[in-house]
This record gives sequence, C-alpha cells and structure tokens, in this order.
Amino acid sequence: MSSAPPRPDLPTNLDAGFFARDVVDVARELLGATLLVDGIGGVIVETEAYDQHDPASHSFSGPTRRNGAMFGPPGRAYVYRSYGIHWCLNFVCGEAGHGSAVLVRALEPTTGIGTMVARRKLSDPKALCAGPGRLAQALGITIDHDGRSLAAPPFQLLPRTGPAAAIIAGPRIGISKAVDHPWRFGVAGSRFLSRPFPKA
DNA sequence: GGTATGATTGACT
DNA sequence: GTCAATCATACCA
Repeated sequence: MSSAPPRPDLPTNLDAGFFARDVVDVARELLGATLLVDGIGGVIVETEAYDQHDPASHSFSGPTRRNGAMFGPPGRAYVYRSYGIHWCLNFVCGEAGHGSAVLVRALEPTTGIGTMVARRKLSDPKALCAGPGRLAQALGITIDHDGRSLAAPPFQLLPRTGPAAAIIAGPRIGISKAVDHPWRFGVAGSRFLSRPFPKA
C-alpha cells in the first residue's frame, strides 16, 4: 500500500521515553515533530490530550477491547474507528496501564503529498490532513496500526529540528464532557489546523 | 438478544 | 446553518 520508501536519511525516531511522561506535556511537545507512515506525512501542528481520569477519554471506564492499546506501553499507536467511518490515530503516553494518549488532529503535509492527494481524492493541501479522520486517510492509517510501536516501521516520528513555534491551547473538539479542559494544542497561525482556535 | 452513541466528515439548504 | 453516512463498542435486558 505504500508508494514511497522509508527515509533512513532522516534523524532518529522519538522513542518510548519521550512518551512515558505527562500526556499534556507530550501533546504540547509533539507540535513541530514530523510524523511519517511508510515515508508519507508531515509536521504535526495540532494535538489533543486524553487521560484515564478524563470523562471525555475512551480510557475513562477502564480497559475494553477497543481501547486496549491505550493501556499498553507508551510509545505505541492507538487507532480506533470514529463514527463508523473514520480512523483516528493516537500516541499512547504516560506509564503503561495508565490509559493516556495524544490524539493527532492535524499535520502540515510535507512528504508524499502526491500519495496523500490520491488517497484523499482532493488536491487542496490545507484539507489533506486537517482533522483526525482526514489525517488517518491521507497516511493510510487503519486498525492494522493499532498497538504498533511508533519507533519502528512503518512509523517514523522525528523530533522537531527548528526552534519551538508559538503554541496555542483551547478546548478539545467533538466531546461532550470535560469541555473546560484546554487540552487541545496547535501551532499558532498554522494554515493547516483542523479548525481555528477560539480567540484568547 | 436489541439499541444508543460517538475524540468526524462531506454534501446540501 | 443542517444532516446523513455507517459501524464497532458500550450498555441494557
């Protein structure tokens, strides 16, 4: 299914140690990192944090068949089907068994754009990866990726190289509980966000 | 066994 | 702005 080779020329993956920390910190620090799946992807510009004590989190009621990966070791993917139609990609964080994860909501496409356009059947780069379902479709994410290590193929997760961009925070999107937690994070001013952030 | 509900998107009025 | 698509999971009987 992949159309581009991996990129061994690029720097080291973020490893499990990066994710074995507070999920909110990880969500913020993931901004600017580069996510590639089979060599296709871009720079993370929007994330959301979820943890087990959070009523909006899938892990709130404990482990189930669907969210099992969330309770596994950090540094792995948690993939679930949303609204019966879309796949959404998360990175498991914190200590193993604690059920916290970062939802990756938007990327700035940089690598393999042609493949993403083909998968998404549309050419506007602003809409290629602006939203968790769109991002998963563009990167070819499916349940097959659930529980897979982010430090091994097909994933490549590369640390931010340049200076940290300004970060904006706001309420998470699409949830009905704990809406007051400002655990959605984005690169301020990015044109590739899934939605604008409410004005501070 | 049945039924309600989404961490969404795209099409349409 | 509204709303249908579409299905695995969760929850109840």
